[in-house]
Amino acid sequence: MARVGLTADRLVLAAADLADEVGFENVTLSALARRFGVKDASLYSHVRNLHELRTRVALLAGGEMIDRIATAVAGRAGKDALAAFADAYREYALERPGRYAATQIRIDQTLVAESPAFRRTAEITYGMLRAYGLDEPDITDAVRLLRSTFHGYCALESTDAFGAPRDVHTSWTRTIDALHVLLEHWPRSAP
Amino acid sequence: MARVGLTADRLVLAAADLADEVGFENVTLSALARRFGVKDASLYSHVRNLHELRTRVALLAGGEMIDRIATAVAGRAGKDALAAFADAYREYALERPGRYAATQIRIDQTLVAESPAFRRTAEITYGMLRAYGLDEPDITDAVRLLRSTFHGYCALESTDAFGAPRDVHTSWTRTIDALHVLLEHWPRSAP
DNA sequence: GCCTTTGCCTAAATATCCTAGGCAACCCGG
DNA sequence: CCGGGTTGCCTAGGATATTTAGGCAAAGGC
Repeated sequence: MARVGLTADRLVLAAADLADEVGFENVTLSALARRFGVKDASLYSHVRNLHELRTRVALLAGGEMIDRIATAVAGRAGKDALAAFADAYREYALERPGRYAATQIRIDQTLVAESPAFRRTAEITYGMLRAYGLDEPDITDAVRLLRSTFHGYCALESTDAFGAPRDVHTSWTRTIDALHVLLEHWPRSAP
Repeated sequence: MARVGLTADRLVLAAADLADEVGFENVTLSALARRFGVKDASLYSHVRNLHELRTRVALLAGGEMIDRIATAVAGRAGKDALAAFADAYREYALERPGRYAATQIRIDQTLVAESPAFRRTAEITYGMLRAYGLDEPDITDAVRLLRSTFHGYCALESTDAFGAPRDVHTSWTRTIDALHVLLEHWPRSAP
């Protein structure tokens, strides 16, 4: 019985690739085992269950995504930074649909808090908005708006939810322009 | 063998209720059959398969949602209309999480195009933005931004993705304020 | 009251998740 | 180099879910 050399990390990576190919919700332990040429049960030595596998894919994707975003934003500020952030975000979502879908699942908040990727995301986003002159609590509200818009746009675009003939990339560029204007005119909360 | 009186519509309604209780992804034909006290196979006379059931739940939810929004927006304009739209949207999403999750699945575009609910949604949204003085192609871009933000916010909120201690409802109100400002300062595309 | 329709059934094939227990390949100390 | 522990992958098997095929009986129209 030759050993294939499974490890948890290889499984998670393969699961992420599989997700990009067939959709995150179609990632099954059976399909993953098939891909490695082993039996389903063999995977349970490396991963507790399907839920843990999905969670780990989500954390992997979150890390990859913030790496790309950090690289894109590095050395920029203002609208440049905003556009770089947004484009890196959207490109990852469109390029790796299965991984991106993974980032949308509900994850145990303690796991999220422990994840360096999520802390880094927060730092980068807050830093970007501080450059727009925002402070608490406005900054948190603005972060939530940006996240919502980016996430919503990519989720809708990747499920073909935009019906109108207008080019989707153009709308995205205009959306970033609009968000930039918005951040400059942000209505401050009453002191 | 007493008949329970199943129909496709009753199944879809029950599936939607089930989704709100246990989550959309946990809606199974078995669970639905159990709820009616019949065997799984009996459902196949009314619904082709699980996929069709899910699609019909999505269309049901889309219709219910736009009804609420239409009622809320009726007779309002400007920021009033925007806030009414947004609040109706979010309240539906939070009140009926399973149904709302259903609206996020990928649906055959021909089905969507045929659905009166989606046409009505488009009419209401475009009407609301025309009141802000927007025209094509800006209006389509703005519609996409609004949809994205509403959808993204509710999707993130309903999966507990907002970690910061800041109150989620307050952020929502501020987000609407910000979007109102944005629509008033919308950067027109070059003619 | 018959007869068509159809609602719900049983039976069975396939797929997935997961547990329990076993053997053999690997890795290391002697 | 070899004996022993670790562990990678196995078989076997239970539980649940999707789906098809074919059958009986209840409802409803004539």
